[in-house]
Amino acid sequence: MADFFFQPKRYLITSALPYANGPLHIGHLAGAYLASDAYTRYLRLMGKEVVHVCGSDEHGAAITIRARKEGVSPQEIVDRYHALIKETFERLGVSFDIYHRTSAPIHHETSQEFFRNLYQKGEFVEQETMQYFDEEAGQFLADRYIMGTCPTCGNEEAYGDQCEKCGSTLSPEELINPRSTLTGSTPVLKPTKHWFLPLDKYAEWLKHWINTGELNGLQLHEPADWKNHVVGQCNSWLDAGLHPRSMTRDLDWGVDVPPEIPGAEGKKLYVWMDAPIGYVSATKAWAADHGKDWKIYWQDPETQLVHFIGKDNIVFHCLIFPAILNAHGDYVLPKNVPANQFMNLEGKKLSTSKGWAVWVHEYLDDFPGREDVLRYTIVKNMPEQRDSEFTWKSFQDANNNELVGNLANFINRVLVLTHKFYQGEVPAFDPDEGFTGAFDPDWPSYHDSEMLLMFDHLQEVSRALREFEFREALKRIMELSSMGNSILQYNEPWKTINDDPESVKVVINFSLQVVAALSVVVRPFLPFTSDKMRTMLNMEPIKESGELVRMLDDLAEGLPLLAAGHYVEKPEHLFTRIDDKVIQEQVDKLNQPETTLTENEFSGEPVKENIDYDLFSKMDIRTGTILKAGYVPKADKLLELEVDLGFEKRTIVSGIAQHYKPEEIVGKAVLVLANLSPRKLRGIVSNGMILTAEDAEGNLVFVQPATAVSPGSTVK
RNA sequence: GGCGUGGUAGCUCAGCCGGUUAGAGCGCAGGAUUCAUAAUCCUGAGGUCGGGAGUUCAAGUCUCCCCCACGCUACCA
Repeated sequence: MADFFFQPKRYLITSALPYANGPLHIGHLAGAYLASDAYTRYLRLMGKEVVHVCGSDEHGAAITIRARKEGVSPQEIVDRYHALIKETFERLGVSFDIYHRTSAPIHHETSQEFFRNLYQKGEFVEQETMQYFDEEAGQFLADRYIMGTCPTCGNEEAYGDQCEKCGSTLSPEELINPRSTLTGSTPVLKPTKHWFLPLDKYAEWLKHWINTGELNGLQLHEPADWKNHVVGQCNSWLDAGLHPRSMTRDLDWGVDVPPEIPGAEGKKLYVWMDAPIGYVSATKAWAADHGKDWKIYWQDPETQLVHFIGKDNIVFHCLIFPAILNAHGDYVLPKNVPANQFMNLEGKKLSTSKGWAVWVHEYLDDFPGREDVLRYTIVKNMPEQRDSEFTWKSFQDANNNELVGNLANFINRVLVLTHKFYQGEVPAFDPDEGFTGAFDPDWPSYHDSEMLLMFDHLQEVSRALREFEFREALKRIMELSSMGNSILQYNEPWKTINDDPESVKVVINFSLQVVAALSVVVRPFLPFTSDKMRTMLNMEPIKESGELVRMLDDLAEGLPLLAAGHYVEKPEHLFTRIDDKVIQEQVDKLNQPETTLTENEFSGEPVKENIDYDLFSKMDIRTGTILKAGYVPKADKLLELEVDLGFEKRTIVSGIAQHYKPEEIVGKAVLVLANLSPRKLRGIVSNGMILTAEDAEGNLVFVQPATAVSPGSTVK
């Protein structure tokens, strides 16, 4: 491990690009950004050369669909959220060297260069298919942008991928009288080409590289250093067999396929091709601003590349992006991808669409000056190996018991005593004077031996940070503070100051050394606190340029961190208690999600186009009673039902298995779309459809008649 | 359903290649203390290590089966 760490000449750290269609919530911080920030700050404190890049991911279908819904341009959407996200990171003290965006011209150029390179090398597999083209709009139409008459049921509003009425899965060419939803014109079939990355061809070296760290005979990383769930997830994909994946889409928002390539017209890069390349373009933009050569960060084997991501991105960062980088040929591969798992909130999954989240920008508004409290709580509960949980109660406890009671209190005690006894000057002491140390209170200790023990402890903090064990590092930092409290307690300088003033000098001097060490080592996690501590200690602010490695060197040589006679300021409270009322307000706020949303956030599903009564009258909806219910084998979401419609009994397969148990729905009244064309689901012919409504939590519930009606009654 | 990861004290988690009476923090109980933001320090209670079977002189740690959570994936008209 150590070998791999100390060899590289420089580090390139990337954090997952946030998707610019919503604000940041605490899950994002827990998944990637506080880990990457802590790691980057740590590397800087160790005097390493490091660049940390991030930026907004501004392409992809979700953004166009949202823009369409709100009636604004995609650019407006991404501008809004890019600005909000960037500002939120700054306010929280996440220290990217650059926060870029994928709509920037340099990103489009960079992505195109990648595509062009792979194209010219013949890496892509080209596949031509016939697709509908809107001549008025001048573009190929995604399946969803085509409507027409369903060949199965005659529904005139069927989409190119499926008919919402009868449920048939369609391809656009099957539609009768197809029309473009963009212009209403009749589209024509034209040949279109897409370029596939043949992942199947790369599977062998990817598997070898992931599991051994070797590529082309070179040892690139140590697989044992990768997290289990990361390697496991990769092998899961590899064992299932990789398939060629299209790197292009027929869309109107995104990076153009390089125009000189035949058939490029109207084609955009697949968002998962362009997004990781965003790391490269961000690095270029940073290098241009700082007079550096971006290439050494991506193309020199002595650069160590680390991707910080959440577990949902593992396959892209460990398989697809490395495949792209390797196919290009000039690029280094990631040394590690320390993906975190997910953080839940008060027992439930975070969800942007359900509004179940703590929005970071709102936190910063509600808790001014408490940036580090959120940082602390999230790192303390970081989902490093498994999913974890954020609760407001644990947030309050961490603040009141650990930050106030342990850390802030220790520092305050030491500085207060220094002023009380020595007018704020670090006391000189007799090195032969003993006192009670924290590590073994039964034996007298000495200043130099306690300093060495502290040195060992700090090295453990350093090791933990180096190995991405952020919770462990934070815990050990707090232990240091706790040991400081113990020493004060054991020696009781406020008592002994009169009859044994010499021992008090040692105790206070050592305690001040601990505070000085804390001001450095706390930095990766609590940067704002670090600044405040340095001010109180009357020390140079931390610039994150080798302070930690120098401090460790000094300690190894037996040098003090604060010289005798150095004046320290009078203390101020680093953290203050948070009362129940404030916490209760946040809990209440969670339970009224509408107040936490920005105005355009959730318009819900928009009302569909008007239809005639005629069309409605074609639907035959009947009341029914469920007679039998059972699970469908090999399907998690399906229940097979037998429903009494009065005139007959039907078999209906319904996707409600995660909302209802078979035994609890027998005998229930339901509404059934009775003339929906039969369709096979998992080998069972489903003859109709059960009508359900979705509640605020996303659960499906039956729609029923208000009072009992005999089965088979029509619904109008 | 397939694959992956995890399931250890009330809560959050450590426990590496199997080896003495299974650990920490928080919470709880009792005690000490007052320099400090009713903060601190000490002591204690509390666990059949998801369940079952097996390998072994010895298993939380290895093997098999099952259960649960989460992720990816299939199925959701």
